[in-house]
Amino acid sequence: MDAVDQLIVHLRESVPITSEEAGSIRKHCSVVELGRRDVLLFAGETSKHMRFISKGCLRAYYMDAEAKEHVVQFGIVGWWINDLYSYLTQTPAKQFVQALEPSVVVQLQRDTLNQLFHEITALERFFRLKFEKAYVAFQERTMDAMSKTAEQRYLEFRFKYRAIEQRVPQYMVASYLGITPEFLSSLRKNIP
Amino acid sequence: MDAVDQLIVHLRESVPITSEEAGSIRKHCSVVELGRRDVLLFAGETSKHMRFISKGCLRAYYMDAEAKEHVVQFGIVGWWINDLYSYLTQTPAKQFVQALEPSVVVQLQRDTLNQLFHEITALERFFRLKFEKAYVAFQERTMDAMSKTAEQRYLEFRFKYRAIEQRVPQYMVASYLGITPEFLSSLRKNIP
DNA sequence: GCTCTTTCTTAAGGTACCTTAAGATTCATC
DNA sequence: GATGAATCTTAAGGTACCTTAAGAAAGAGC
Repeated sequence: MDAVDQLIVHLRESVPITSEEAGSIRKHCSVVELGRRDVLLFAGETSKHMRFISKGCLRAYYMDAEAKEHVVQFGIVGWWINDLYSYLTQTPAKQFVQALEPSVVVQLQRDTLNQLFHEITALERFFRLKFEKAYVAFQERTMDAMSKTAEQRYLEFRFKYRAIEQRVPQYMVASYLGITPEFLSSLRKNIP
Repeated sequence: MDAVDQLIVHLRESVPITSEEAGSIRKHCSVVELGRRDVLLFAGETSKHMRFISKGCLRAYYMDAEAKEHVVQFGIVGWWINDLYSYLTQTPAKQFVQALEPSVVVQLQRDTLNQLFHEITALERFFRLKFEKAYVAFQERTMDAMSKTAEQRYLEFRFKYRAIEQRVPQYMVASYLGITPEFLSSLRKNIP
């Protein structure tokens, strides 16, 4: 099964797609292979694609005014990754999208995707559902960041994203959680 | 212009709606009037409606394990307000939705809305776009909560939501920003 | 398997923000 | 316009998390 097949299977987990429609989608996909630490989207560029991960592991991160990196999102096979703000508003990205290991990404160009929404209603439904879930997940994360301690957030991260915790450096996990690597290290010492 | 007309106008700002479609939407709307401090959705209930504010001011908030309130969202005329997690997953709400002043809300029932999506493609598009924007706004808020100081966040809140800051109690603004009212008070002292 | 780089840990001193508690002010309702 | 309730301020002491710096461990590339 190639990368695009994986995407079609992924879509079909949420919405029905006929094989004709699948063919039409397939035509508009491009596949990108990335090496460890390769950057797929640079801050300053405008994001022109939706990006589906078919192999590997990537992160989206931004640099703040003091040149510190903040991880916004990790992604592994079956996830989407992007600077959505840039993609949706067509303004320069604030985030970088970078492969953390050799990876394969399927890209759907924005204009063609918006056209496909008119042809394939199910596809538009897929993205509505996707954004609903993404919104809800982010809301939970924001609330957690405000009302829970770093230790609680770390434990929940470990529970929820065990697969990810095991393949990315700890200082990136710390960054995702909004704490320093030193503090994460000291938290870990006090946890079974 | 009545409350439902306002909703139709609001939809038409993003997507085209024929007058037939408008009639069909109108049929499925219900209008709720609320007094100051009335609660529209209680934590524990399952949210069955999308809710559009046509007058007044509301907030969504939850109570954490220590019975502290955390404001998730404010809303004024032209905004939507809900516990979206509950609405989307049909599980008991963690949030309360409460009027902060006498308010009018238009409600669209979930099942009928999902049926309308099949009849009126533009309506589904409207909600895809809405969730995209909501997602992006929440992402920004999460990032801000992690990389900015309370003072920066307060200044940005004041700039972005001046209309809201002026009509809700300061302790709710503090809660929204993730700080105590006492600390907000001391921040304000040091700001022009 | 060696070497250089990346990542992780430890520890001491510092700061942003919290907690508690009391008094001052504004607001809703009669 | 009086009165009680809601909201805001002030201040002192406390804590979660940060900064800096250095050494230890693990990993990548040859």
